[in-house]
Amino acid sequence: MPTPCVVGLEERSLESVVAHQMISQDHQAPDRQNIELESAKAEMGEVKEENERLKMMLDKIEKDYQSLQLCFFDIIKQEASKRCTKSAPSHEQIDQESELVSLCLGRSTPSHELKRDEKGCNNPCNSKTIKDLEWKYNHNIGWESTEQLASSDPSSKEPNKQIVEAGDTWLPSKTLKTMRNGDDEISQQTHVKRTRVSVRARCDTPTVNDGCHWRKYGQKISRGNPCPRAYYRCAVALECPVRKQVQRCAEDMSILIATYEGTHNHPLPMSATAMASATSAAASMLLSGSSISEPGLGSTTTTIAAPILNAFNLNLLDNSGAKRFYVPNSSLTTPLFPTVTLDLTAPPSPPHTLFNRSSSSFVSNPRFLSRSLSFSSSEPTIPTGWDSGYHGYTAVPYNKTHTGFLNPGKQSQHFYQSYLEKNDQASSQESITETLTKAIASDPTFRSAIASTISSMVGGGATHDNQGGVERLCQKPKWGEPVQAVYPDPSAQNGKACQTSYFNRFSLPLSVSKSTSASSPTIEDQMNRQV
DNA sequence: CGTGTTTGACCGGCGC
DNA sequence: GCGCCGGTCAAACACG
Repeated sequence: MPTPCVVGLEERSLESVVAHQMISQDHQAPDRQNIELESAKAEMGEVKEENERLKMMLDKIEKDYQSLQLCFFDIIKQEASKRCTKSAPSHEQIDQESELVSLCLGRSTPSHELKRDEKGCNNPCNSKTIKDLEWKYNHNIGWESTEQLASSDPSSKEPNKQIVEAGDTWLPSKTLKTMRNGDDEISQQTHVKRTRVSVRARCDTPTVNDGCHWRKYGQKISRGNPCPRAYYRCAVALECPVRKQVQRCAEDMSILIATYEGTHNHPLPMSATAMASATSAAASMLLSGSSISEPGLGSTTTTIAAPILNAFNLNLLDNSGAKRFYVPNSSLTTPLFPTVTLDLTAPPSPPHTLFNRSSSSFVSNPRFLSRSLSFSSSEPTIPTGWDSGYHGYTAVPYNKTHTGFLNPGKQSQHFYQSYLEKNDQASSQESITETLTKAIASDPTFRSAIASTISSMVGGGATHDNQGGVERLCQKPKWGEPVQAVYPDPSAQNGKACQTSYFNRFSLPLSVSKSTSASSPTIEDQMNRQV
């Protein structure tokens, strides 16, 4: 990994030294100049040392990332081994497990493929499966809600039909109808298993900029909500099946509810991967709920350690904390679709709450689990220094001695410092690490969520800078071209779109367009208030 | 002129 | 069977 910032630092320092010398030459005696030269040389030496340190840190970070990745694959292998040892699992078991495995670190891995992998070989721990997983992990840039995974019987004699119905392609209902003949069971399962991920964000703008490119295809005024619901489909790829519904919350007009459904069948813009990962993880948690729900506590509880969520700034709603009103009559909570809600509007949970429970109060229908994750927007637990890639790691020590160059801004510095302070005050790093370790070891869903998050951070951080991002924001993707750029949601009227604070949390290579930052003061205000 | 949005019509599911 | 409702389609329209 190149270290442009380090090189830049050196150049900048040299420039300043030379400039300083030129000024000095005009007014000062040769002795003085020699002294200046000496000090300049000394300074250069320091800078070089600093550069070396920075390079070493970068190397270390790289190695850490690689070892994390290796650990992740080890865990996957272990999971596969466990499955091997189970004798003659039922279809249900296979379905549930595939839901867990398919956490979909990203881009569409058609369910049937995974299931074929799993069933096709009696020995799922064979190298092909692992390699597939690794390949998918390495190439993933998207999300896959797991709705498809359990939908079809892999033993079906009509694989093509399966692909159509359980896979990525969203077919018009008419088409589906014609294809359903004689196979109602499968389609019904598909329908029932379709998972929706709903994201609530406080936002003044007409839509949420999640980094993806959407085309509006309809609008309806739904019952129980005076605000119209807008229907979008993914416009990044022609046949992408993903749909999005956007509607304001009836009870609080400042809250925008975006509901995602389906699976992207194409690479996603970098800026969309975080939301993809989050929704994927959320959907996975939802669907893997059978393994973690607690009986006797109402219909659903979630047992995911809050510190883990906090580490990624995913806070489960505490019962006493966040507001919960979930558009009761809305189809966003339709009984047919299990829905998981990511709440970006809620206040943060208490830092010491290890196991927050999401109450079942918002569960619209007991037939399905619904979970609410609060991507709390008011308390950063990850320094925004990550925004600019790796140098977030070095921002603090560097900024103490040098100002401005690598410093991404006072705001970030404040974030980082407050982050450190909070860590000091709230809980020891050790306990967090412990909890992290336990949760990672015990919850495969979380492993995947973490891995996907890391992949989106690392994958994005190195390739974007703020300026370049802004420039790319103005470019329009062309059909058929691979989408790599960050661009705002063009479907937003007047280019206004709400870049949710969630993205800042995840330190995406986030480039907020001018229109965004100018037109959506809400998020900016929130950020400022956090400082 | 190409692209995206708007909006009324249409369709299917569901409850009564 | 009927009506309601959510979701989708597609022609018309707007905009750059």
